[in-house]
Amino acid sequence: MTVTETDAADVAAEPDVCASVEAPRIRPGGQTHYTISEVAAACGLSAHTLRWYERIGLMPHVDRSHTGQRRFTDRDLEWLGLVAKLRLTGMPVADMVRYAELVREGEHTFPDRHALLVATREDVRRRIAELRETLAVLDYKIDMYAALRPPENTERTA
Amino acid sequence: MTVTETDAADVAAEPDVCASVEAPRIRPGGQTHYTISEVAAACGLSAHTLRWYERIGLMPHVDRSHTGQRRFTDRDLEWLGLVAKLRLTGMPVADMVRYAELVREGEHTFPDRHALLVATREDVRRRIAELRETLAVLDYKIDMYAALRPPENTERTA
DNA sequence: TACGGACTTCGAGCGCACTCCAGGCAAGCG
DNA sequence: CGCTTGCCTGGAGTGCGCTCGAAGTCCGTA
Repeated sequence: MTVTETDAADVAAEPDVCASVEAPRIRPGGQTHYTISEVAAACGLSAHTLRWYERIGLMPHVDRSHTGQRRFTDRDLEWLGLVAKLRLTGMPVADMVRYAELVREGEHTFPDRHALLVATREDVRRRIAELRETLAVLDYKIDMYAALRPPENTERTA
Repeated sequence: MTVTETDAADVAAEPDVCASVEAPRIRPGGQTHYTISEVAAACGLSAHTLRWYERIGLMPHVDRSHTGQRRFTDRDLEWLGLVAKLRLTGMPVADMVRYAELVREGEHTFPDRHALLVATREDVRRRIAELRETLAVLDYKIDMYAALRPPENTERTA
């Protein structure tokens, strides 16, 4: 139980899982801090959005150079990878901020985080099921239109 | 080729496919027109939203009672079923309006409609793939949190 | 005939997730 | 030294998809 809050954050950021998801380590040469524009290019978000994410508490605290410029770490990139994934599931930004708060609060929020992730997973599963239904409808309609217009297909296949 | 524009719209609305998707025929007694609040209750949209859909051209023209009140048909319900499905794939309303316009323009837009549906299907497939990736990440993280907190699981399973 | 409730139109307002702008600072270069 | 480039901040603006309100009409029941 010598785990500090920082360690807890480490665990939550999960270097390994995110490493397999979003490529960190933009600079292979041991350099592990990046400017905002490098990060923007790497993760597909605008610099504006990255600053905004920090302002609303979605970034777990980015450190600065001696002149006040943001210096993102590999861990930040990993976190952004997770955020990007969750975003495109339709998860509201407010919910992700909530998760980020739990991470900042430390190790005692593990159960809450676990519960939040489980709920999110259920959401994702539901969405996948919905999309599959929609896919079935689209397939049906596409077949119908194809069947209605065979003249275009009259170029014989051999 | 005696198909009129109305017939083309029929084809586009596809009674059969939508019948299998969204239950039409709220009133089984041969009555096939519904007030706005009946439709709202049936499809989960608000009456406001239904009027707004009509205003922006997303509804294929709803007919009215002698006093000017909307009278939705089973075909309208079927169309709304499709719209609902497409909406929750993230398809922008503007794109669905485009599709509705193609339907109104008649039979000669069959190829365009076909193409639009095919493109949409690709979109849906991509989204499903994304969601599956996200699911994998969530599974991984959930397992991690579960492994980190075995004390809670110590209630032996037998 | 009076009343409550559901409907009509048009237009304004809202919440979300960015997106952009103005004004300013710091570093690098010819 | 001046110029350019990249970053900083705070706050205003944008686009989308609804959502609501006001003011009026119509319908059914007592």
